[in-house]
Amino acid sequence: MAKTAAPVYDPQAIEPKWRAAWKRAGLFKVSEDAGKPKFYNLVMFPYPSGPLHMGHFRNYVIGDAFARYKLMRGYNVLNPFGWDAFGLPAENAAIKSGIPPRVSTEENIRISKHELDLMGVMYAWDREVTTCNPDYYRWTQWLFLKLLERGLAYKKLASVNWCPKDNTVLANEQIVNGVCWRCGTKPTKKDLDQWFFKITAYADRLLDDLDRLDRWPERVRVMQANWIGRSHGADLEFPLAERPDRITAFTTRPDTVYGATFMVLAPEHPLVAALTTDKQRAEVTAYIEKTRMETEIDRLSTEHEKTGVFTGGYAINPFTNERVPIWIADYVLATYGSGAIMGVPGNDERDLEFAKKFGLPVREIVSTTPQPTGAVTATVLGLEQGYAVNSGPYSGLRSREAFDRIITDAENRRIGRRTTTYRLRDWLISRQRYWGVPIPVVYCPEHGIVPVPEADLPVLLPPDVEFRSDGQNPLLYAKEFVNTTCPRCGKTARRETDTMDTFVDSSWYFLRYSSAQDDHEPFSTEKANYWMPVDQYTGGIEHAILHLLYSRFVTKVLHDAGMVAADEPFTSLFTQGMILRFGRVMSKSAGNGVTPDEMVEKYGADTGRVYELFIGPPELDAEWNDRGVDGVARFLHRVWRLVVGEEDNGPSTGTPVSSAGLLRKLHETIDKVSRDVEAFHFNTAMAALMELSNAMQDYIQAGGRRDETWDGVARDLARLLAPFAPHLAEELWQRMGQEGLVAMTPWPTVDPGLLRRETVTIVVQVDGKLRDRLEMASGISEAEARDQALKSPNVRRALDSKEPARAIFVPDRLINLVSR
RNA sequence: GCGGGCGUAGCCGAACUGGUAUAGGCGCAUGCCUUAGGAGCAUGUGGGGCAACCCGUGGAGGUUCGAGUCCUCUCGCCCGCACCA
Repeated sequence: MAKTAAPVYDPQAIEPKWRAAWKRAGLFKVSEDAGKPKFYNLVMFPYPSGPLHMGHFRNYVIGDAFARYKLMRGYNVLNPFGWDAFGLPAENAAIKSGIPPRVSTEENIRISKHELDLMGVMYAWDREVTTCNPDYYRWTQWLFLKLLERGLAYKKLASVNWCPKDNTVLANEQIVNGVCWRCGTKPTKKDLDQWFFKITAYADRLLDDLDRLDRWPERVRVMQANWIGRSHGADLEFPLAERPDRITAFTTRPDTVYGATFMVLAPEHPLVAALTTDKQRAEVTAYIEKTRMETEIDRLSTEHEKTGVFTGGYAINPFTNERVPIWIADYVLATYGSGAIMGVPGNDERDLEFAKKFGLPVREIVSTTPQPTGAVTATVLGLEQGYAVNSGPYSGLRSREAFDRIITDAENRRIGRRTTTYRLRDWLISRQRYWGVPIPVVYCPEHGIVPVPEADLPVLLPPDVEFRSDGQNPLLYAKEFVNTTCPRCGKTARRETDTMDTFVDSSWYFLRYSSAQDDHEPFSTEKANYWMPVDQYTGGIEHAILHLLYSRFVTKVLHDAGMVAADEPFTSLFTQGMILRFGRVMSKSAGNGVTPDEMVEKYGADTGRVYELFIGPPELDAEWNDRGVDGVARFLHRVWRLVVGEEDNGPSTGTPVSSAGLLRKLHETIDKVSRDVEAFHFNTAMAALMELSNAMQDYIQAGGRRDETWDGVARDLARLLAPFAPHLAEELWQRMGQEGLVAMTPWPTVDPGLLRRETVTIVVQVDGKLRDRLEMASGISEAEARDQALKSPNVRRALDSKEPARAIFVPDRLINLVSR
């Protein structure tokens, strides 16, 4: 049989053409349009670190596919991109190579942009945002001034985490597993005068509003809730036995105060020096010295055995009036609560361990019954579990009741109050580095800290600075930069040389996209209110706390300032898993990356895209498999041959498919793919498309012709493929003689009438066990189904001539005959 | 330790509210076509059994006509937090 010389699928030949066509058509060029539902689709913008690999692309492919899908569904889709372009790697590279950060950053952006384009990932590039450009960071400085104005930015001397490798301080959130999130170095402590954002002022709202984020992954919400770590309890005051001072101890269990047989202060507590007796002084001083040398990790390790020293001082337990010894120990943190605790070994594991080690008295003050059991167990009883015992007038009360009454009594006696504490600390934003946003303040000998007036922004980062190999901030030596005048009095003043944490840059970029080219304001409230909140945000789980918490905070601040109506930035969050290869995360340093250039050269961009969607559930890590890529390439080649290929595909051996059956398969596929994409189940959506193409192949091979039905199915297949394999879809669309871009045609709709079947397979069970499958008319009644089922030899054998006592009937699915 | 999640073919993984377990892909086997093929196409592919059937979703119980799905216990793995009073 003569075969038509049909063209072969040649991705490299067709792909560039369609990218140019999308650009000409302005695929994602949008403006505010009240006539259409808006959809703000966002992927986390990257730090431009150079060439991308297919591991990075999982995020972009998902985002691009989703944006294209929403576009076809008729939404006004905002789909922007940008660069989180300030940061240490560029500066460290400058120290090594002498290439200025701006130069290497711009080069990296150029490369990354080319690769995104190569993969057919399209954005509203007219809204591109680059955080290291003055037209962006000017507004980051504006944001700083806004926080300053609202009393949410302040400077204080603090013992901060210092990364000796990166030569800068770290926020609490930026210490991951006890080491620097960036370089893995153990941080040390330093006392420095630093800028903070008062995120703790928003702790309650950041915690409570998590409940509204019902389209966020549960684990991210849990992580944020734990991070904020709100505890309800009381501050109780313990007067010192020998001095007029008092020690405030925060406790979540004021109901156990009758068991407070000692007190423990953090070694850094201000009263330690005063209450240490001469006899104990040497020992106490030595202990303080020792803890000072310890790193945070050593100190916080659970394995760490309890240590501590008696100060020689005593306090009075205000409820028992007993003298209780005051110790210092490193398990009490100066930075949490009041830096002092009441030691209740009777209902606290840590205190019990401490008491055992140092022979301090242990008293039973919580029991499972209203009466003491006479024994102290290591089990801690929760507030809702026990009764207060051996607790004076409170004995016999439920713990919760005792909790409330003791607080009330403490308040009346003015020795305590109900309090809430948080694990969350204020956000330390100062960085002693060059490649970041200069903090826009000036130090005047007369006026102290003076903010740079808004009109004078941006405070420009000087381009020509000397990068020193000792890692010192080059701004310290940039005389032109440092030496300035006071905006208030005009006298000689010194400019702040710290720059901002790059997480400040990324805490508001999603607002800037709404007004990326605006040079009068950071963003237009009107435009931001049209687009915000982000409807779908997609990115890596590594930002579960840092970036997402900061962004929520900044959004709430700007909401309070009346600048944006949204008070949560991201309605729906999706965190995709990482791509592994040879068992390790794909990365430049591991040398296991597959580059987009390799992919495009060998298979074409569409194969790479579909493979990344098909590789597995997008929220889970997935192992890259070169054979799997081959399988996807086969699928796309098959689609090509079906639509563009020769009439005759071989002998009629396939499973027969009727044209009604083919149409039904099409509509089942439309239904499945639509629902899967909405739910981010891209892997099963790809599987459904493969099934459709398999059915189409069966149809042709069983003698089906390329008739009108076929053409309709092929057209819809092109539309269904358009978000995922966009180049191939366009080429097929054009070759089928269709006008315009398939990317801009409507998504196919399901015709429920075509989903209906004439007959259905009814599963016949006897006593719950599968005995037969019978084709029956759809919508068959229970009685008829039962009659037919009873005719089945398999069923009769299983029933063993018994009459079924009853039947369970699930229409169009199953009949279960129960013989008992 | 606390919190979140997960255990399904040789491998990656499907299975909406309990209702045909294993869709789709990889791999493998056989065949077709090829000078050739890490190409293409077709068929098959959980285990046992000649068969009727039996067994099978980490393990053990339970609820139910019916459990991968719900409940209890248990084992293993991953992630987060980790002396936060």
